[in-house]
Amino acid sequence: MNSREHQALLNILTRPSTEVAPLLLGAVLHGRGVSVRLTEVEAYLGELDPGSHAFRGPTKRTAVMYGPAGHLYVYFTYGMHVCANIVCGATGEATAVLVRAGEVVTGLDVARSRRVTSKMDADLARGPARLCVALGITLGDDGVALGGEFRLDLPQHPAAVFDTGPRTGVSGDGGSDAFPWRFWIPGDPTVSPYKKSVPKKRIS
DNA sequence: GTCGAGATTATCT
DNA sequence: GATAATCTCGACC
Repeated sequence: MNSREHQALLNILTRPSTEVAPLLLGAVLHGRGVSVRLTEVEAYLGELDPGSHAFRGPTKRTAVMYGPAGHLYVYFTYGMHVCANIVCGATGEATAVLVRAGEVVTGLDVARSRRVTSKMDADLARGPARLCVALGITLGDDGVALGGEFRLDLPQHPAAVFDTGPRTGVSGDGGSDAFPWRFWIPGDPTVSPYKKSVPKKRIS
C-alpha cells in the first residue's frame, strides 16, 4: 500500500472505534501468506467500556491500545489462544476494534495447514482465536504497525448492510444489551455462530 | 443441528 | 490465587 492509502487508512482508524468497526466489515487483512476478508468485528471503548481490558486503567498488556491507531494489539487469553485488535482513536484513548471472524480469500492451503481441526473452509477464521491462527498472528506480533508485514485494505465501498448486537464472551456488564458494539455481515457463513446460551426453551 | 463442560496459562490482584 | 474479549469435544435432538 502506498503512503497516500496508508494515510487514508489512518484517517479512518483515528475515529471512535464504534464508527470504525462497521467500516472494517469487508476489509481485507493480509499477513503471513494468508488474507482474510473481515465479516465480524467488535468495538471496545477503552476506559469507558467495562468489557475492555483498558477499563481498569493501563497495564503492561494494554499498553499498545494506548498508543497510536493502526497498530495490532494482540493478547493471550484462556491460556491457549490469542486474539487480535486493531488500535483506533487518538493516542491515549485505548480504543480498539476486535477482529472476530473472516473469510480466508487467499492462502487457503496455508490456512488449512495451520488449522487442521477445521473441517470446512468457513471454519478457518470463524472466531477471534481461529482467525489469529489462520493468519499466523502470535503474541510476538503485539504492537506491530499495519503497513509492514501485516496490511489492511479497506473496502472500496463501505458495507452496504451490516447488523449489530451485544458482544459475546465478554464478562461483567460488557456483554449486556447496553453495549451493542458487535458488527457483522448478515448471512455470511463465516460469522461465528456462538450465541449466548439461553435457558432451555419449554415448548408445551 | 444444539447444549454443557473441561482444558490450560499469561496476566493481574 | 483468581481470572479470562475461547476452542474443542462429547452427548443429545
